[in-house]
Amino acid sequence: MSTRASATAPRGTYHHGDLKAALVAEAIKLVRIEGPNHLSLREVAANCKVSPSAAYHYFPDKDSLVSAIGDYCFQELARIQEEAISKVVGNSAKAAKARLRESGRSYFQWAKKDPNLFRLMFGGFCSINKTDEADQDPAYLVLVRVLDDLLTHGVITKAARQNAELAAWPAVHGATTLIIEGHIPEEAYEAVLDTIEAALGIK
Amino acid sequence: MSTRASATAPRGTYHHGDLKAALVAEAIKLVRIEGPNHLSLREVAANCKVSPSAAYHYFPDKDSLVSAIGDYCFQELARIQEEAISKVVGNSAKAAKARLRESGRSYFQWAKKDPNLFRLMFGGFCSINKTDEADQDPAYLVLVRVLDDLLTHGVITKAARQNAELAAWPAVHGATTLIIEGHIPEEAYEAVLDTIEAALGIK
DNA sequence: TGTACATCAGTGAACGCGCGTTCACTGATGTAC
DNA sequence: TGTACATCAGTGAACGCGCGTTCACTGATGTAC
Repeated sequence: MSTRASATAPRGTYHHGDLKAALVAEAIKLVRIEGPNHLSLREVAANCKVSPSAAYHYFPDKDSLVSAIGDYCFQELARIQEEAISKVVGNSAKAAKARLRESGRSYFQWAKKDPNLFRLMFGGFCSINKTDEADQDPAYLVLVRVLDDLLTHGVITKAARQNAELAAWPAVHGATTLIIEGHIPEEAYEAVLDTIEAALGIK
Repeated sequence: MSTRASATAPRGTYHHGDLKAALVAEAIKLVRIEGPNHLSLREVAANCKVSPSAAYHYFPDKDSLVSAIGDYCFQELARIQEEAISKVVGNSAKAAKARLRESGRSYFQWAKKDPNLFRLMFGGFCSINKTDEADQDPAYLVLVRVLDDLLTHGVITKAARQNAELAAWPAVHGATTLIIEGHIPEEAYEAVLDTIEAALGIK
């Protein structure tokens, strides 16, 4: 019996293996449940069966752990969207249009599934990496590709392609936020996607 | 000299006068500066030259103080929008169109001026009053009026009026959030307003 | 194959702090007579 | 006009808590010879 006998499920080994990843995973789990405020480094460490100070081998402070959560979430959102889009196969105009729709739906579904992670991402909790122009939000790059695809298939005009990101992302993001925070009903989401298509001149 | 000599600017009277309003005002000031997290009831009370427990004569707990801030902000946003819209006078189609634009601009300007209040309003900090269908977000009612006005002047069709709120609010809200959180540049805002007009079929 | 040693991951106790909330209280106010 | 008293706004001390962070440390690991 170790000195940490109070731990409900002792780790077994002295070294953890991949504590950094475990800390991030636990932190995500806690944010998901309790919200971006109420995240406690001590609680994260405790859930990893590790002393609070152990975290400081991997993160200089709590904020950088939060940023790590944010980074992970942005990647995960992009992954989810990729997955949703890739399910719509086909090289047709119709398929391209469906992929736009699915990219919007998957954005909302991600947020609906884990509103607290969504709040962390966009609620001013983590400062985004402005390191490089190329170092873009990966979910944004997914959108760019979907829109390029629409142009390629002649679903939208060159002129509409111009500011297409600005027709899609804000509307999708805003509708998602407003629904999640209870300002508009979930049923309204498809209608918002309609307005995006209208803005892009898709009939 | 009172027993609260440590207070930098003693209140003078034992009774405050309108402590409830003062608490809300101080709380807003603190949120504005330090963000919706980091709001402390004790600090609010201290800034009002009052003991922490005094606040409990007006608010059952901290959360209800936060909700009071939220209520105030929603009203204030509506007031700001009213003001901006009323500056565009005239009973013409052109004026009606300009009022739509101004309602969008003033929404963003409000958020830009006080991003932390905006975050409090829409970041899941205060639960909104779902007491009644009629008890709507006042800023939303401003939008409804502006859109009705567009229909009256024949700027948009009856069909476009149908889901016009869903074409405007999510886009405006999303663009505002994304700019404030650093995901898209401020310069893009006018282009977003363009896409709303496009969605509504305004040329 | 066995040993000495450098490396470094994790410990645990302590720091100082500010928090929300409670409680029995007291000072000021205003009203009834 | 003056006094007794009910009302209630604000006090201040205390509660128990969990937090982020620091520090000198020790246990485990793996590598060089």
